[in-house]
Amino acid sequence: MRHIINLLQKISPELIELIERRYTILRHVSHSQPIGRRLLANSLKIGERVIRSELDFLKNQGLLGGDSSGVSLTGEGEVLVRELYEFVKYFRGLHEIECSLKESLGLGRVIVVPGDTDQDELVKKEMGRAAARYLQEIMKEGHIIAVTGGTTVREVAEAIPVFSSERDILVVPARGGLGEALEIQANTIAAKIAKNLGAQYRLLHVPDNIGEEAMESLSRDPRISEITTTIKSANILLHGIGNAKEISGGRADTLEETRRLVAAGAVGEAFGHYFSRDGSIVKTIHSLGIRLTDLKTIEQVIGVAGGKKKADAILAVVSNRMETVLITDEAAGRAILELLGPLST
Amino acid sequence: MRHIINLLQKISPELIELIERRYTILRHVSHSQPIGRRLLANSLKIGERVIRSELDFLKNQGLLGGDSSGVSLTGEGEVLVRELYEFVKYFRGLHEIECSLKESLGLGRVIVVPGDTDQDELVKKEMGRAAARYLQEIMKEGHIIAVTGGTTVREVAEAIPVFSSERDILVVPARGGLGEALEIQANTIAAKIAKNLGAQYRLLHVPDNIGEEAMESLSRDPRISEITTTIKSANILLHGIGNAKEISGGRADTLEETRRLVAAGAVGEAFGHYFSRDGSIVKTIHSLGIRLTDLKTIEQVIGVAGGKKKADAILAVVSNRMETVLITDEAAGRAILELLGPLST
DNA sequence: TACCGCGGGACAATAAATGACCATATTTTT
DNA sequence: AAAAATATGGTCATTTATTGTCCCGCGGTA
Repeated sequence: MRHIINLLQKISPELIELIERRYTILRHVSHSQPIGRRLLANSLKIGERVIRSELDFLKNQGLLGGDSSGVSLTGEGEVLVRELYEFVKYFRGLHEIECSLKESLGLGRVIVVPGDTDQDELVKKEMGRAAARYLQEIMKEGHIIAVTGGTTVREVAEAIPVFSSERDILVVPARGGLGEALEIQANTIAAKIAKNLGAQYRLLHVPDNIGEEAMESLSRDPRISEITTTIKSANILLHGIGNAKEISGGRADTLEETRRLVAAGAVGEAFGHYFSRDGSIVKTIHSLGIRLTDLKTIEQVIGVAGGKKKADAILAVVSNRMETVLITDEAAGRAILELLGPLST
Repeated sequence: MRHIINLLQKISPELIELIERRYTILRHVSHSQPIGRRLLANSLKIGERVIRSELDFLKNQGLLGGDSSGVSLTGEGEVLVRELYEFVKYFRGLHEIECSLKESLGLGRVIVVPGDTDQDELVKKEMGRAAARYLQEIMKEGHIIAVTGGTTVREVAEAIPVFSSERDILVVPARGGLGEALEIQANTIAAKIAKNLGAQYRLLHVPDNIGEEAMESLSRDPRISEITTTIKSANILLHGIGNAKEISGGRADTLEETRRLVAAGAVGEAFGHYFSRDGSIVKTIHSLGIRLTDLKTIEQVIGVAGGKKKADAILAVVSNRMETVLITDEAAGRAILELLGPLST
């Protein structure tokens, strides 16, 4: 594979630009279909006329079908996008990034999608797809899946194709936490995932950052203790990774709290734990659900996060090496390697 | 492989044209180096200016190097041409042709080079290369290689790279025959091959089409009988295939003879035997050396011939299924399949 | 209804590819 | 040693392809 690509690159470098351009278009269409050429041109920052010619071409090739509301992928186009993805991975050197990251972070697997989440929101969707695909790959009947909140994990939830019949799978939130907006709460996302998956779900209605005594009394509640036990016995943990600087929840008190944490060296956050750059824990938010020590018993820990800004956060969280899988984007991947560079060279 | 090509063809069909064009240029250069752009443009029938841009490009890519006497392949270019060859095979469907031919003719292997020997003399050189490469692949120490005459086999001889040290290999002419021009006589070619190979050679100075009694007496000569015995114990036979209509040797009597043979149904000739379309023998030229019945004991019989005109001749000769390998060109390959078509469908 | 985004047509401006020379150096042939 | 053939590089008008822009009418949706 690598070999063939090098060959092509040598004999006709202009080709790879062309393929990449067309791939970008196809991919964008696949995310926003149906869509028109103007909107496409704007978000891709390519001349409208260029898009137009390409669209005509892709239609001729039978990859795109157009109706009055815009162009969409045909079945053939859908297949092609998926297949082309592997190809583009090589062009962009994503494959190399994946390997380097896997190697230097000691992970079981790393998936890197092209682009930068900070610059193009579609990249987040792409990560979501990759994570969803991976999740479905490893998922088995009887599994319990614990998920956290966050916009990235939400994309994962939305990327899971609807499964019509039922499955013996249980989706639960990884931790309590009701502070955030409803749409990105762990509970909401767990329900969403369960719904698409055709699985069951249980929710945990517990606020985070509660006091020691409150936690104690809550955990004595039989219904709550039952669900927390279930959570702790999860087979798969799917979690996002937050940048410590940007976690505030909007409230003034947590903003102040965040500042203190950052001053204490926190750079990354995941499932209620703040990590410093070297991977050690700066603070654990008081709540119920999964704690760092529980990770050992979980078969698959999947971390999903992207964007250059989150590079150090990802590095901090993943340095604990409890993750088996990291799904990120090109920008973050490169940034992490750069952070790692001076050490590993 | 097939899969990747389809992918590329779908996403950017213009690519294959481009690659093919560049490949053609590289290949031509590799045959005629050093060569200038004008000559190149003429023989390739491409605009001079176009050649020029492509040449500039290929130089930039480090595939071509130019001095004042013209452009030549660099080491990298040479490697690339070879690798690209496999690629182009797929583009042109040569791979399919090879498989179909192999299947319908029941051969051990078929190698098809792109182009038409009748239209572009370089194609013959290309066949020569392919045959030379194959020959070197299967050749072992201690082998005896028997070769026939003809322009095509001469190209094979010339395509064999010079081997500096010596090898325990013996090259002999497959049959007697001094009628033809010196350069394409079996003896000359055997010597040439041996020289390039770093092998020994023995010659057989016997005219063809001799009378029964003359043959008898010649074969009683100890020196001649020794070499004929050697020839009959050859491990590899490399032979050309002639079109019955075009074999005349220039002399009036053989011309007349040829006419008679064609009238009798002969379409193809190989190592002194005339074959009719269904593969049966019309006539065997009286001479010493390999006869059809000897082929059974020869491990590898390699037939080399190309050009649309020879399609029926090749089919006739190869129909005996004594060949293990056929090396031909695209035009002949397609023509043969067409001849075969009505039968095999 | 008014609006937004859709495809498609049209066209000028711009960029790229091509064809057709010439000048001159070098190699090869005579 | 001269002559012929071939080589590269430069130039430039011409043709062809690409691109930017604007306009039009259509069909959903707010």
